[in-house]
Amino acid sequence: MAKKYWLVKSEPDVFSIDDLAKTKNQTTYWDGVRNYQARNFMRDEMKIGGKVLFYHSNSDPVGVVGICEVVKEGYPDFTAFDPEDKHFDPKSKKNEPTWIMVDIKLVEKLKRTVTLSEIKANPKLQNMKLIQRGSRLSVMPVDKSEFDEIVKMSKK
DNA sequence: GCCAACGTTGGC
DNA sequence: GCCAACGTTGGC
Repeated sequence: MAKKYWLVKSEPDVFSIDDLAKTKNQTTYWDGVRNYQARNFMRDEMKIGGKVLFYHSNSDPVGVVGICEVVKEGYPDFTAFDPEDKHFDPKSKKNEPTWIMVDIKLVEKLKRTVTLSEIKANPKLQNMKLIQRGSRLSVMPVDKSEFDEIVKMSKK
């Protein structure tokens, strides 16, 4: 069954929520994911209309900064075919692409960042993959209750 | 910049 | 198939 709520990580030095806001149609392709688990989520389960928490990693502060929506379902990540691209992967063939991406569109920037430390401190959010030991997934499913809780926290 | 945790690679 | 070495992620 397709899941409806997600969290994606981005390093704001590379691509931030403000960069997304400035992008045409506030829509971007989510390229460069080179992890099979994350790839499988995008390929199999991220459906149009799915809601996505946009998370800033390697930043100050670290945390959830916005809400997006899936507007295009899994298709080949063409950056894997380009030898000049940072995410080039010679193993990925055009007729049999290894890597997949989706398009996401900005819905809203949160009024404030919901920080990682707040998430860790919230008893309702203890099951999030995000805070599980050593979790390095850059695309992960989130429960509706967790999604709603984070949005609620951003309004306080 | 450090380093723990993780995924991938490659020798055997 | 095992596992050491290596590269990457990402919080601090």
